Amino acid sequence: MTQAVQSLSALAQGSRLSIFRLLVQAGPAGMAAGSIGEKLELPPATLSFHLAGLTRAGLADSRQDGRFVIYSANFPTMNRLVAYLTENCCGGVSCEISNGEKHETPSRPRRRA
Amino acid sequence: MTQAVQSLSALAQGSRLSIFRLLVQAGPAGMAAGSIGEKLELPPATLSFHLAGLTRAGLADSRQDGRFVIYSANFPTMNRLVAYLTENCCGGVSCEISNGEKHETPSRPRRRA
DNA sequence: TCTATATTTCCATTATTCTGGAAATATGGA
DNA sequence: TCCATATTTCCAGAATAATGGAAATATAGA
Repeated sequence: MTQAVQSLSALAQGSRLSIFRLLVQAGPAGMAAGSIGEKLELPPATLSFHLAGLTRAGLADSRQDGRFVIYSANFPTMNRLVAYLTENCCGGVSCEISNGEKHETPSRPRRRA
Repeated sequence: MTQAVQSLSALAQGSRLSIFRLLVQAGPAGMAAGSIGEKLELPPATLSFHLAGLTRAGLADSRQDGRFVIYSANFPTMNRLVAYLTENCCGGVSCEISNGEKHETPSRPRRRA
């Protein structure tokens, strides 16, 4: 659950969610920090702060490429987050239980057809 | 995206995530505030604060039942969150991207195309 | 009515996060 | 070497969030 909270915290902020979406679009090839800052119009220090947050949470990876630092989305971590939410916060069935219906025990046999 | 950030923020905290998981387990029948506080050992004021947060984010609903206030998980909101994450943060195919492409570098004036 | 229980609101304190300018660090090329 | 570009770190102020005791509010039952 600690990992889930860390991932959720990392994504629970406008700039970071935007950054992460951009990294997802970029795929494994990733994106240089400068490109991200340019696209989202974030000042360098602010950008660096948020990139560090995503990295700390394990949602982004970085590698140096010459003068650039290339960031990329960590898909396994994101996958784990979605899996956790689906399993623990959706009743394991993609939240398909409607809010209004009375649904006590899913395994209870219903009236025969 | 604003809705996504609000949902993520609401779940990005240990106590609130625990509360929400409990509500998911409880299903549409929900759970009295006191039961939640008892199970998670949260002081009344703290519990109320976090329940208000979940409610504000649209992740929990409440109804009065005698002296009790019954809280329940709002599955449609959770469903929307998971759908948003899957679509925008996983490449739409459950985080399984593996094609290598050239990374982007910052755009700057080029002498030639 | 009074009393017990359930929950929220009020409030102050503490803790954390966000922001971005300025300086520092890193790298590549001339 | 020096210079330009890329990114991070340092720093401090501002904003937001978390905590929980105490008081207030709400409801039920005697």
